[in-house]
Order: sequence, then C-alpha cells, then structure tokens
Amino acid sequence: MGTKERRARQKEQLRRQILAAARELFVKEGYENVSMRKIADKIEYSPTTIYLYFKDKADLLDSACQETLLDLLNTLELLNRDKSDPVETLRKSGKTYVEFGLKYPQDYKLTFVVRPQFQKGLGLEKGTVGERVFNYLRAMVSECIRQKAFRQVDVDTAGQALWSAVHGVTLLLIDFSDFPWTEKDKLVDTVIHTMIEGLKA
Amino acid sequence: MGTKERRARQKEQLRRQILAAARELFVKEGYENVSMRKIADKIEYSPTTIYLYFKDKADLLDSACQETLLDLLNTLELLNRDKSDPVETLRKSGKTYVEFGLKYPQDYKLTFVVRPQFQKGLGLEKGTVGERVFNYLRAMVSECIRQKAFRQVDVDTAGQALWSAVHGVTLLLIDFSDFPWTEKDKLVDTVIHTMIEGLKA
DNA sequence: TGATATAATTAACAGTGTTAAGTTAAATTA
DNA sequence: TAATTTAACTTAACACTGTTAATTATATCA
Repeated sequence: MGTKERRARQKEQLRRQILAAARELFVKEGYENVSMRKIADKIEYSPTTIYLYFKDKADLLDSACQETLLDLLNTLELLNRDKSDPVETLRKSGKTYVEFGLKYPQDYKLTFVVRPQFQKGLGLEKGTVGERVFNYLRAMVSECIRQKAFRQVDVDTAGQALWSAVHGVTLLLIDFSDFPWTEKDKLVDTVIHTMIEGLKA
Repeated sequence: MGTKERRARQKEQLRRQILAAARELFVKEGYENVSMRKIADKIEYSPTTIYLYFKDKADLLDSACQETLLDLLNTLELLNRDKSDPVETLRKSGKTYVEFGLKYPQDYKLTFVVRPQFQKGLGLEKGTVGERVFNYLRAMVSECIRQKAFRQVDVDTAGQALWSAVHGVTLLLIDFSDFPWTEKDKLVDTVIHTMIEGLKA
C-alpha cells in the first residue's frame, strides 16, 4: 500500500521541479523580471499551482537561496579540518568565500543582496543555514584569538568586520566586472591579508 | 520679454518637485514599493505628467541618486582640506562614506549594486561622479604612502581594498538591518580601523 | 461502480509601468 | 481683440504583475 508514499514522492518531485525552474529563471533574468506566469510556463503548469507548493514568490526565492547557502557551507567546512593554523584557515576560507561568489555571481547576489531586500528578517536567524555560515566564521576567529594569533578583540565584531570585507570585494568584482581592477586575485588577497594583519596588530 | 524664461523656470521647478517627492517616497518606502501613481498623488498631478519630465521610473531614481552622490562627494571633499594627517582623514572619509550609504540606502544600492547590473559599464567611467569619488579615495591613500604612514603598497590595490571594506559593511548593514550586529558604530569603526592598521604593518 | 479526497485550473481582483490620443490653458500672431 | 498655434496636462487604455476564491478534473478507496 505504497500509494501514499508514491504520491508524496511525486509531490516532492514537482516541488523540486518548480524550484529548479524558478532558480534558473531568477539567475538568468533577475528576480524582478521573473513572473509567476513565466515559471508556470516553463514547467507547463498553471501559475496558481505554484501556490500549492510555495507560499508566495518570496518563498520561492528564499528556498533557492537556502540551497545556495548550503553549497557554500559545505565548501567552507571542507577547509576547517585542520585546526593547527587557524589564521591560514581563515585566509583560505575568505578566499574560498569570495571565489564561491565569483563562481556563482547571480546566486550570490540573490542570497546576499536580493533576498534580504524582499524578505526582511530572514536568512540569519537561529537555525538557518545563514546562521551556520556565520557561526563557522566566528569559531575560526575565536580560535585565532585563543591561540594569541589575533589581539584581544571582540569575536563578534571581528567576525562581522571580516565578513564585511569579503562581502564587499565579492560584490564589487561581480557588479563592476569591467572596472579596471588592479588584478582580481591580487585585490582579493590584499583585502583578506590586510584585514588579518589589522587584527594581529 | 522674459515669458519664455519664466516658463522654463516653472518647468524646472516642477521637475524638482517631482524629484523631491520621488526621493522622499523612495527613501521612506523603498524603490519597488513606490508607484508612479503614488508619486503623482503626492504632487497632485496625473501620473503621466511625470513622463514629460523623466524618461521612466528608473530615470527618476537615477536622477535622485546622482544628486545624493554629489552630496557625498561634497561632504567628502570638505574633510580633505587638511592634509597634515592623511590617515585620520582617510578614517573620517570611510566613516562618512558608510554613514552616507546608511542615510540613503536606496540611492546607495541603486548606484553601486542595481545600476551596474543592468547597465554594465556605467557608474565609474570617466567623468561620472562615481569616478570622482574613487579618485578622491586614491589620492588619500597616495598621500598616506607618501608620508610613510602606510607601507609601500600599490596605491590602486590599497584603494580598491579599502573601498571593498567600506562597501561591504555598508551593504551588510543596509541589507541585514535586523541582524544582531555587535553595534553599528563599533562595527563600522572596526572595519575601517582594521584595514588602516593592516596597511600600516 | 459511486463516493471522497486531492490536485490543478479558470476567472477575477487590484495593482503596476507606460503609451497614444484627447483636452484645456496659455502665448503668439493678425 | 479674435484666431491660431503651442505647450501642459489628463483620460483611457494596454499588457503586464502577484495572488485569491471558486471550480473542474483526476486519482484513490469502499
């Protein structure tokens, strides 16, 4: 009597199908320029069907961003195995963070720029993936201080400052891709290196 | 026979009135949540009248943003009078930059996030206000190096790195306004201070 | 088969930016 | 002053938007 399970599976499959179509369109055309009707066209369902699987358009965006964040978190956590040199791990993490953003620029902007604009209050509260990413960063900073590699600074403040810097350089490189930057890698390395040196002093 | 001049003056006055109303609404309610009809209501004209003075809604926001960018530039250049302590001037400029972004978040995001996405190549090219802001930053960094307050770093790279940092913290504070930041001023000061210290070392 | 629950659709609402056509008021000319 | 031209503004409409309520189709169970 697995009919119930089968139906649940089919429901789940359609949900993923909708989400995949939405993400693809969001990334390609931008959140504002994608209508529910366009998504519906793509999956060959009526627009209102989407509402049986997602609360509204923002919820759709939210779900797509959650996926992106999980990807980022997995990528980052692969680096954190070795705790012997926390400063070097922090540097590598920063580099990885930026490169993730540059590899999936549209996804990055959706998650860290577009979503907070449309879904105030979501993304970093307790239990979310965003919070886990931030906790990961804070743990690293904490380890740097514990090992006296950094001076005695407030962990939260330092973590948020570091995040600001990598977030900033990521967005500038994405948004002003044709600006005559000194050189992409040099700029990214300088941002990370300068922040780390500043926390040592 | 100054009737032509008077009419031109009246036209200019209405243009400013529209722009003022639009800016006020954009800042208060957010660009997406302001309709042409709302702006028209505010100035007690029909919605279509706006199109006699501005190409479209984006042009309206664009004009508003240009104004505020000029404001920023003026504010910044007032700080640059005293060249005796370039590091302190740089710190103050960074602070002013961030506070400007937080005061006009919609304008800031349009200029530095939204516009480059839809109009590649605009915003920082020759002659724009954006370029002048960036040149201002580079001149300060140059002065810091010349006076041996900073170590011998590439001026462009250092300037762009500094910009990244202030840009990042500005956007994070705008976009995640309800995130439990350690404390707004402390965070901003830490970002700027850390970058400056990192450039000294 | 017929009843029931679930899935998907149609029609509609109130809103959006924007355009073309029409109207009113003012300035210019005869 | 009266007719005509010109500028300023409005009305009506189009093709969209996100979203809801009511309705139809479909699949499962007795």
